[in-house]
Amino acid sequence: MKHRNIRPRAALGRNEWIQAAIDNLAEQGVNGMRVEVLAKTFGVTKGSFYWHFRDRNDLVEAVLQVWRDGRIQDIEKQTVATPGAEEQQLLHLIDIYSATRNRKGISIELAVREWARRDAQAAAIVAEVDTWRLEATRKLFVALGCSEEVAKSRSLLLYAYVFGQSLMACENYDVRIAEFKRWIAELIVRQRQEQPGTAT
Amino acid sequence: MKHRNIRPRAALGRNEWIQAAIDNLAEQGVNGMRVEVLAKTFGVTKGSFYWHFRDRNDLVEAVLQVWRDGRIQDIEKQTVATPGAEEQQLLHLIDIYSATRNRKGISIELAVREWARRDAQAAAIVAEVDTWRLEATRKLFVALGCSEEVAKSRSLLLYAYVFGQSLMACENYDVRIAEFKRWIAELIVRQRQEQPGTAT
DNA sequence: TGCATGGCGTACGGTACCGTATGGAGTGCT
DNA sequence: AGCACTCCATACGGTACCGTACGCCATGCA
Repeated sequence: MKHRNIRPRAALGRNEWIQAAIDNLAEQGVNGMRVEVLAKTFGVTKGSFYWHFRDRNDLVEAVLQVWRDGRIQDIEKQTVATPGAEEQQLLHLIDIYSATRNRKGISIELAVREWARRDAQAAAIVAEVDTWRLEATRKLFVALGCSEEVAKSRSLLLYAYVFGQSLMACENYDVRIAEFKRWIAELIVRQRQEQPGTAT
Repeated sequence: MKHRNIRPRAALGRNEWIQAAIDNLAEQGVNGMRVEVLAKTFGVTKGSFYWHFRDRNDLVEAVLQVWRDGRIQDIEKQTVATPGAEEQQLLHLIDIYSATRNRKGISIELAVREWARRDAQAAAIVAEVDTWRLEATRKLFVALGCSEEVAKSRSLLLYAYVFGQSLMACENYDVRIAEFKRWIAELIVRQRQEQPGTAT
């Protein structure tokens, strides 16, 4: 188990460490991003880590940047306005964030948010991403004819719902759960004319 | 700092340790429930802890039981059916779980759920509590005239929304945020006649 | 062939935590 | 006074982790 490792010394740079950190973040939470733990997944020691990173916080910052950039790219891809298809886009968006699919993405999302509750760095990044997301769906709702207020409200509801849904263990609630979720998605997306302030 | 402590040896039993553990859980997450950390908050050493608890898991189990029992009691208090006032009860329920009030309760809620994603013990308790919650609101929706399916769907939406909302940093999204949240609450609670399956 | 540098291992000191063993001070009971 | 019991302190060994110091070896380049 000395030198001449199984791994052919293949390209171990910052990016590989960052990706492994994100994976461990998803699986084990914030304290899965431990230096020696990550090193073990590569079969190296932390001597390598401290070659590529100044310290642990250096990695942590890189992870947040990479996550943010990836999120923003995804948001743009998923919400480009296709006139006439906005409703389908919104429904598709809800489906993407659905707990039953995209498990890893959801895991990362929750882990980052959990992290953000006690770390200002992470909180700032999450706020940034949330702003992009809400803004993107707001535009779609407006394209569907919603007022600004309704569009913002529905955007909030949409994201709060998808994130909250992934927090709940509702698989055993009812066998028709998939049907219910479709109905909920319709409720969130479908257009109505009420405006904030008219209801008391 | 030896004996003759400032604390007059006042009643330090299991309950005090459990309560402190819940407080730390809310503030610092799962790994705030450390034996030596908790001991420091009481100004004692862990010698005391291991007098009252077999080991750390003994505390952990107690915390989960206490949390579950408290939740179930709250659910029953908050959802006793008052014929004619179901809508107000549901709106009030959403308000209770709103992020702007009840910060500590929300913190505990999120910390336990975060914990449950990687711990089977916690997951079982959360599932139990979720079942109680969903069942309680389902009854209220049914009392409002909803079908079983709609009642279950709206219950899911309600809780997913309130939990998800507390995950998001949307205070700076719009100054009218409180107004938006009221509108969302109305949308979730107000009755309509669609049923799952009728929308495609 | 020499040697500079990249990439990593080894070893160390330090912190934070779990759990155990043991002792000691106080209190009540007899 | 003697004893048992409660509650806590002290001290220890063990693990996991951070960060640093330093050394080894392979490769590329002169």
